[in-house]
Amino acid sequence: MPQAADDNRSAPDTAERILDASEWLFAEHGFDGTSMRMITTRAAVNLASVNYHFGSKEALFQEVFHRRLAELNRQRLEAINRMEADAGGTALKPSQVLDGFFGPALEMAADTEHGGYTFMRLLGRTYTEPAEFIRKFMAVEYAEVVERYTAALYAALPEVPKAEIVWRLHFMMGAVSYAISGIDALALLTGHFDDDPALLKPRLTAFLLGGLRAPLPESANTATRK
Amino acid sequence: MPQAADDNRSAPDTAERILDASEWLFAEHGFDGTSMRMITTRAAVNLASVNYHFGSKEALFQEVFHRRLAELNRQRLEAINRMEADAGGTALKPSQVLDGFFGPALEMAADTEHGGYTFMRLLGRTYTEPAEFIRKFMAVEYAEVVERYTAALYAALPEVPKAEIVWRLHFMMGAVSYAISGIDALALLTGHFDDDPALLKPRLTAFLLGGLRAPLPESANTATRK
DNA sequence: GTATCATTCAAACGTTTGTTTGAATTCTGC
DNA sequence: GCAGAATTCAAACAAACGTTTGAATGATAC
Repeated sequence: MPQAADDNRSAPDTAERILDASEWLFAEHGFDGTSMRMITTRAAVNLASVNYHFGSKEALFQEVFHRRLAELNRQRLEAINRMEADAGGTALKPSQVLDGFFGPALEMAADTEHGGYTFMRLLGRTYTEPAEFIRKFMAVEYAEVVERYTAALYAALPEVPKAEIVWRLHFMMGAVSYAISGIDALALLTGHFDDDPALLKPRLTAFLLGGLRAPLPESANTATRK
Repeated sequence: MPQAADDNRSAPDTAERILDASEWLFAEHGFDGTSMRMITTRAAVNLASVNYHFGSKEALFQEVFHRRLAELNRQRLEAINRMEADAGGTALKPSQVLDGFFGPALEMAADTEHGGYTFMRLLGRTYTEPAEFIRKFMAVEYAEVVERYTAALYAALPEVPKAEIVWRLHFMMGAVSYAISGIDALALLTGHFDDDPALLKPRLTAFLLGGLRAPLPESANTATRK
C-alpha cells in the first residue's frame, strides 16, 4: 500500500508518471485497447506498480478522470459564482453562461504542454463509450455543475422551453466534443487543415450561440413552458 | 471459402447473423471490448465461422460499416442530385443541404427495428476512435458525399468564408452524433428524460440552422473568402 | 448414388491479458 | 546505524484473446 492515497508529496513521481502515460494511451487507444504493459512501459515503471498504487486498471482510469475533472468543474463553479454575484440577482446573458461552461474546457484543450489537450480528447471519446462503471462516476462528477448551468440557462432564456434548453445543451456538448477530439477526423474527411488553432474558440462560440438562440421548431412552439 | 462473397442469396444467414450480432456488440462495447466469442455466442454460430466468412475481426468490423454506410451515402447522393436538378443551376437553401445530409442519418437512427439505431450509435462512437485502419476506410467511404455537400454549402452561403463552413459542418456532425449516440449520457447528466423521440429531428434541425447561419466571430470578419 | 464442393464443428494453437506473489530494495523516524 | 514501513522488482498465475486446423456434416450437380 502507498503511504497515503491523497498525498502527492510522499509518492515521488511513480504514480504521476503512470497517470500521465495512461492518460495519453487511453486517449489514443481507448480503455480496452490499452494494456497494463503499454502503460508501465511508457511510464518506465514496473508492471506491478499500477496495481500497487491504484488497485486496478479500472481504478486507474477513474483517477485519470478525477484528476482533471475536479479542476475543470471547480473552474466552472467559480466562474458562475463570480458572474452571478456580479449580476446581483438579474439573469446572466446566454453568452456568459456558455463562456463559463465551455471556456475552461477550451482552455484546457488549448494546453498541449501539460496534457490538457490529451485529456480533452480522452473526455470526448469517453462520452460515447457507455461502459457502466464510467457512466456512474461521470454522473457524480458532473452533477453540481450541470444543475447550476442549466438553471442559469433557464433564467437567461425565459422564452425557451426547458426541455428545449436541455436538448440544446446536449447538442452543444457534442459540437464542442467534436471540435476538440475530432480534428483528425475532420482533416481526414475534408483534406488538409491549415488553420490557426487559436481561432477555434471564437468560431465555436459563434456557432454555439447561434444554435442556442435559434428560432424554435414549429412542433415546439405549441409546447408550454413547464 | 464461402461460395461468393457478395452473393447474399447463397449464404443462408450465418454471415448476416454475425453482422447483426457484432453490430450491436461493437456499439455496446467498442471494437476492443468485443471478443469473437461474444459475437459467435450472440449470433449462435460456431467460433470459427467469423474467420471463415469474413477473414478476420477487422474485416468483419469493416463489413459492418460498409453494409450501412453504402446505403446511407447512396441516399445522400440521391437527395442532392434530385435537389440540384430541381434547382436548375441556382444555389440550394442551407436548410435543404442540411436536410439532405442529416436527414437520412436521422431516419436511420429512428429505425429501432432493423438495427438502424444500433448502427448510428456505433457510428457516433467510432468517429472518436482514431484506430488507424478505421479512419482509412471511413475516408474512402465518405469522400464523394463530403465533397458534394461542402460544395453545396459554399454555394448556399456565399458570404461565409469556406474555412468557416468546414468548421461548422464539423460542429454540426458532432452535435448530430451526440444527439443520436449520447442520449443515455444526457439522461444520466440531467436526470430522467421523458421526451418524445419523434421531436428530435425538428429540434436538431432548428439548432443546426441557427449555428450554421450564426454571425461570424469578430476574428473571422477580417478574413477574406478564399 | 457418387463425386465435389461449401459449410460447420470441436479442439487446439501460441500470445496476451490483468492481477498476485514474495523476495529485494529504498525510504523514514529515531 | 537500526527497526519498520513503503516501494520496487522479476517471475509467475489462470483466464481470455484471435486465429488455425482437420475431420464431420451439409448441399449441389451429374
